[in-house]
Amino acid sequence: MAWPRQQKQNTRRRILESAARLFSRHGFDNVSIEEVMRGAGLTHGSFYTHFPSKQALYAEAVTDAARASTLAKLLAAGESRDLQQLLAGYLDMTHVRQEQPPCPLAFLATDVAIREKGVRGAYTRVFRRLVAFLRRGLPAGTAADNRERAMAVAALMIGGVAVSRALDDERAAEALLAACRRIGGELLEGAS
Amino acid sequence: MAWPRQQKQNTRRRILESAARLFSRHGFDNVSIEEVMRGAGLTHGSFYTHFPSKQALYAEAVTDAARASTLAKLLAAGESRDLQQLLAGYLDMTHVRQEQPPCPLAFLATDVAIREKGVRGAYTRVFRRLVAFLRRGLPAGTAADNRERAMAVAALMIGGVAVSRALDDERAAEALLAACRRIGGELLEGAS
DNA sequence: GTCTATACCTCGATAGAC
DNA sequence: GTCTATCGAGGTATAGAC
Repeated sequence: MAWPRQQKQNTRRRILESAARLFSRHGFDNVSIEEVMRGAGLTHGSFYTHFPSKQALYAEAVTDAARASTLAKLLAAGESRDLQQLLAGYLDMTHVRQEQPPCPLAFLATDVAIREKGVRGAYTRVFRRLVAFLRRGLPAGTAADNRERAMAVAALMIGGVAVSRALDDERAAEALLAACRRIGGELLEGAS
Repeated sequence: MAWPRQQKQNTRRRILESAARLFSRHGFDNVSIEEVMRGAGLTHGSFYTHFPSKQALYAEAVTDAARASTLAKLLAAGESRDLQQLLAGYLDMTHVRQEQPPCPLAFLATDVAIREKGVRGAYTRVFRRLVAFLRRGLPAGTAADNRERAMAVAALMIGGVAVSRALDDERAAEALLAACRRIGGELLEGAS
């Protein structure tokens, strides 16, 4: 079997992992291709044999970051059961501090908004997946109501983490997360 | 009375307005000092007589953008009355499309998160003002509950606009805003 | 205070050896 | 495929004339 192919795919994966981590932490513009490649154990020269441009890498990295995030693992494992636990894990300081693999929806929201279509398309697909997952876990209700509820909880989760990260006061950041956990929890229980 | 002083203050204000608009639209890194100064009707050379660095300008521009936003005008005028109207004006496509002066909390959330302390401090102060305003307009309840409710609604507003801006599907963006308006409205009415 | 001009640097992207 | 080397563009910040 031809393993060079395997090798290249492997390298590609390492580049994507490095990019997802660095972009989430520092933003797209503050990470150079050289830094991404160094994170993957390579030099910058060979980047363009894997991706046509830095923006193209970004689009794939958003998707990849979503796949690597803790949220995604819960999404894959859990049967939409115990959304409360999902909420608690997401709206947590270990997430804000990037001590667990970060969710690109929260870490790159305003960064993605100013990019070209490809990047925003990737972001949109990830967002839809989250909403669909939340929706499946909601107690019975009208389709329209559950759809709105799922979207609002998604916005609350993303907004909570994104804002928490921007605050320069740790106490306030924790208080915000706690508030979103509680109110979000209520919304998931369906007290309409 | 010495009016050169006045003149300089006026120029300073124009620079801040230009910066707030451009940073909100394109992000801090994608706006050059030359562009900011051109927006204020000047050339880039005189920038450093007004601000010590680009980052220092950013910190003040965040505060200034908050002051200029439509939200701020409602905050100043309204006596925390009719939060529903505030919500509807904020979670609106004219805001997302920047057809009204944008709120930096939503437009710059992840952009601010990666900057130095001064910028994040300015962001934090603006956020606290929004939360305090929401809190005053809430129906009677325990202090702790109203505090959490106000913070969650703030996160929902900011998250709703920020994510809506990142989506590449206009229909989905509008649906998200509508969902946040409805659920946010419920939270403000205090159905605990 | 504002202008033009420029020093100095970083970065995205490409070329060519191995 | 990966490396080193480099081109060219664009940016922050400073210098000096007016």
